[in-house]
Amino acid sequence: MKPASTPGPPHTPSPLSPATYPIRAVSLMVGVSIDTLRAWERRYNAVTPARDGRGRVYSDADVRRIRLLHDVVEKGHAIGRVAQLTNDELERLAQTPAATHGPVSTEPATWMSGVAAVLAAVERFDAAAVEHELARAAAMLPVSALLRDIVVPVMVEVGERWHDGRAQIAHEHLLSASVRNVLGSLLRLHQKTGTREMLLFATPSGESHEFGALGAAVLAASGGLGTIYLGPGLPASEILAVPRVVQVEVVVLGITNSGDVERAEKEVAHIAAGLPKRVELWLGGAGAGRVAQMLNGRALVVPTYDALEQMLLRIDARG
Amino acid sequence: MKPASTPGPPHTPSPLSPATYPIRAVSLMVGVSIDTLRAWERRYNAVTPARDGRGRVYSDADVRRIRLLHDVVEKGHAIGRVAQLTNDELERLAQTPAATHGPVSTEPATWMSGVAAVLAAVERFDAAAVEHELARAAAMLPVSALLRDIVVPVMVEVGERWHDGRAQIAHEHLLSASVRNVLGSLLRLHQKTGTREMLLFATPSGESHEFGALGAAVLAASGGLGTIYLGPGLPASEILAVPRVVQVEVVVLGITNSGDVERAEKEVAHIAAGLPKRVELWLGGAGAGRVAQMLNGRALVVPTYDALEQMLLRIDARG
DNA sequence: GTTCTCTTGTCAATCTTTTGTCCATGACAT
DNA sequence: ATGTCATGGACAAAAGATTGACAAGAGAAC
Repeated sequence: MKPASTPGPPHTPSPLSPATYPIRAVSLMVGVSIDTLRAWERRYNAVTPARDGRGRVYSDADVRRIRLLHDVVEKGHAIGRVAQLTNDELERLAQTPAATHGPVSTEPATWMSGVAAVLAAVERFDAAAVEHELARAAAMLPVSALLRDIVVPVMVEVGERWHDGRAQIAHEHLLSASVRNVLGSLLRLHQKTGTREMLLFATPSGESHEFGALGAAVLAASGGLGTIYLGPGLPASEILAVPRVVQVEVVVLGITNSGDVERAEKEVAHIAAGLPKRVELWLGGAGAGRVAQMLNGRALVVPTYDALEQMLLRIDARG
Repeated sequence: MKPASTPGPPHTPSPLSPATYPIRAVSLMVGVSIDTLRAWERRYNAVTPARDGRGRVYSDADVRRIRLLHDVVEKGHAIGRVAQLTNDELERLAQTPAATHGPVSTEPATWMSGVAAVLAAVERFDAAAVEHELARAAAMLPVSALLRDIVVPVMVEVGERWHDGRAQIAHEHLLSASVRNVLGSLLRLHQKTGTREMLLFATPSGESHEFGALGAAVLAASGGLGTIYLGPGLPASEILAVPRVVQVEVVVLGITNSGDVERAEKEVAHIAAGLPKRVELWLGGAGAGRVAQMLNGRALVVPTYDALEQMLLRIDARG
């Protein structure tokens, strides 16, 4: 027989045989182009792989070092400066948090594929694919998970990419349009007619991001609550007009830190003042805390979609 | 059935079924051209298949080794460098993770929790939770990972528990129903209309387990291929009727070792005989090897979902 | 800020070796 | 006859190495 699958008798099963890789394999593994690998070696002697007649032969240690170099370079260090450092020093640099990798990066591996699919579609401006991927996720996930695990991460990521210059405004617009479409149809899908507990969702004038409120409306609707979604940029007077006609339990406003912040603050204050006492006022979004503090306890802050879900349960139980 | 991750032969290979394949079948199964197979043998002695009067005769072990070589070459290794390595060494090279930009995305911890969650839900007969967990996993993972890492392990585990007396038939039925629901909606979700390459999926009469074929159909559909899923227990005549009406590239059948085995064998033989030559016949599942041997090379064996993915890529590229 | 310089990833030209594919021919079986 | 397979030769594409050059970016100097 051959060395196929037979338990080779006394032959070295190579528990310690150092695996080797040609340059192409290293490039694929680490994500550094072949040209760059050669340039790093030629110009800086960053790595010195062995040679065997056929070409470069990288050891596991070499690959490890290249991975380190790659990480460090990605964090902004110049290759010319770090090429001669020892592995330990590189390790240290690699572990140092360079940018704001704070909130999302702890557990992104879980839903990576769903998010990654949307991101890839956005990147190549494939609107149909973006909506398709979102719809796919929407069909499989409960609304809260859709918002928390897909929509929010994707929008945060695209926002960051735009901030870094890795994405254009067009990317963000494409994504926004798709998200609005999907959430809009979800809202229509869940919309109930004759319910008692009505919640009103909107974003005040001066505020440019409607997704927080829209997502919240979808979440409420999917929970069987009656929802009125008024969209973005509504003047305070308009918002105040609604509870005079319909029985409204809660007014939910989305507040970020972008747009015309002062205008938005004034609008919210106006709403808070004019709203009947028995109507609750909830604020969500990045700017909610700031504004709520201003209002002296008149408003509740909704920090996350999970929290919103809890609060909605309370309203639902009340009915 | 857990051949997905266990290359070792602790199962059923030795006593009865050292299946053999002509070079053409190997080429189609693995995705390496006939010329290349011969070149690998001639120039590097990468594999040494047996010979009979007609030509090369590849064993299952040979096919496994060729698969390994193919994987490794695709990862950037030169065939001339790896042709002489032992299977164990090839295995190691093949398993080195590819380019991982962020944190590793398919960490066991990720989907282990998914498996555990489904199992827990099954155990307490919580059908809604079972489907919910499966749907969650389906939204988070690519289809291949869903099948390989969630669906198959869960079904295997429940099957074993039933075998041990730790679970009842009801548990298995509950799980089966849920899996069928989820896979069914996934299939509908991915279903395409006007594609050229059509694949037909079914399980023959006498065969009781439809999940292999259903999962395969979902995998194909998720890859953008046109699929026709006919469900379980279809008589040969019915299956043969379809290619007369629609342009079908491949007929994929799921074959286990349970149910009315002899009946199933006869049905498959009937199908193999009546199928036009240009339509490929693929067999998957625990009984695929046994039946394929009977058919003398007319059918290709699909040992794992990963292999299926490779073979589907070939069909996709052909279009 | 603006401009200048250096850095650095990528590409091009060229050569050698490796490797996939094609071809011509012959054997064998249906 | 027709189709499949084996064999060995031949060829072209791919891949590796080396050297040189260029353009966009980063840093430094003004």
